[in-house]
Amino acid sequence: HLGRVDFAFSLLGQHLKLGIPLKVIHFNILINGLIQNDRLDHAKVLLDKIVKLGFQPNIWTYTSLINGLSNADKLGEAVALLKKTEELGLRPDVVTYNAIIKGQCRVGDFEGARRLFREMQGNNNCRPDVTTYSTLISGLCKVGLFSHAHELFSEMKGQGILPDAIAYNTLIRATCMSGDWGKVTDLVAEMVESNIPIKVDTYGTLVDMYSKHGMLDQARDIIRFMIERGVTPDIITFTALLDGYCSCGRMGEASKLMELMAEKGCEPNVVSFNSLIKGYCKAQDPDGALSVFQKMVDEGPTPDVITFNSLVDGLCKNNRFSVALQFMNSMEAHGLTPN
RNA sequence: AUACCGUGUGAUCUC
Repeated sequence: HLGRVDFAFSLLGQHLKLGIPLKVIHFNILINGLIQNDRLDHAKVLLDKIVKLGFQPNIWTYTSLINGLSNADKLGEAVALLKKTEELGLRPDVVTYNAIIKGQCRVGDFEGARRLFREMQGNNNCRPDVTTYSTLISGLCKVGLFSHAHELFSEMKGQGILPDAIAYNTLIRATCMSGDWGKVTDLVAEMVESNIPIKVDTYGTLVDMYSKHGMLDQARDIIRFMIERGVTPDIITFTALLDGYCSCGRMGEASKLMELMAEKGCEPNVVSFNSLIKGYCKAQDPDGALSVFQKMVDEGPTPDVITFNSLVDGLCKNNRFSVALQFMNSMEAHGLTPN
């Protein structure tokens, strides 16, 4: 998780040298670490090696790999590996299927997702669970199929599966995107009735959705409300509102919010600063955007590709083409490549 | 017996 996979490998080597017995879960952790660090090919090689060493990979091992393939949009390979686990006599479980379904939804393969979903329904070993439904609902929401999302949510409840906070958050987002604010209120009430505590991620969803609809007073009120209720807004929640102000070029309110964040001990991150750059450009104050950039270089957070994209885009929209080009050309000096 | 490894939700660019 710290990106120190090589160190993890050397620890494993020391265990081997000392004759400490290793189990498959130790390899599972390594394989998963490689995948989290975008080294899918190394993970595949490691799997082959551990088989040759005489270890028996279990379904967790394969599910890690399948998840990595799925996240890399290699869904054909992921499904092939799923079939292979069955041939090996392993039982893919609900986690295995959910990992693939998420990828299929992301690339828009709802046919494939539906096929696996049906397969799960016919298999006692891996019935769809609340995660399966949330994955599908989120996928449908991302392509704007809100009514399908609602239907699936009802279907889930009909199956006797109790929605958890994440399932509600997912559906709340879908409901906000269709602009049905009354229904949003109902869903939050339903969470309360079901004894599901409303936490920072639910509030954050509401703040973001109100902000994206230009309902900035409502978004601000949600933040006030959560503070009253003793829930501390996090950087994601604050930045959602900040971006609302920036998207409208309301930089006075954006600055006030930055002050409130400082007061609450919430450090703005690169996302917050990128949003400010966009905002100053939107407010036709490219010099303001340049000062934000300069502050990032001097004091952090370190600019990323999106910082430059926002700045270049914003400068162009203010007819500052040659400065925009200079910034684009300076990316390499900051260790970045234009995308 | 318990605990440790794999899946789902919220923020920034490309109008």
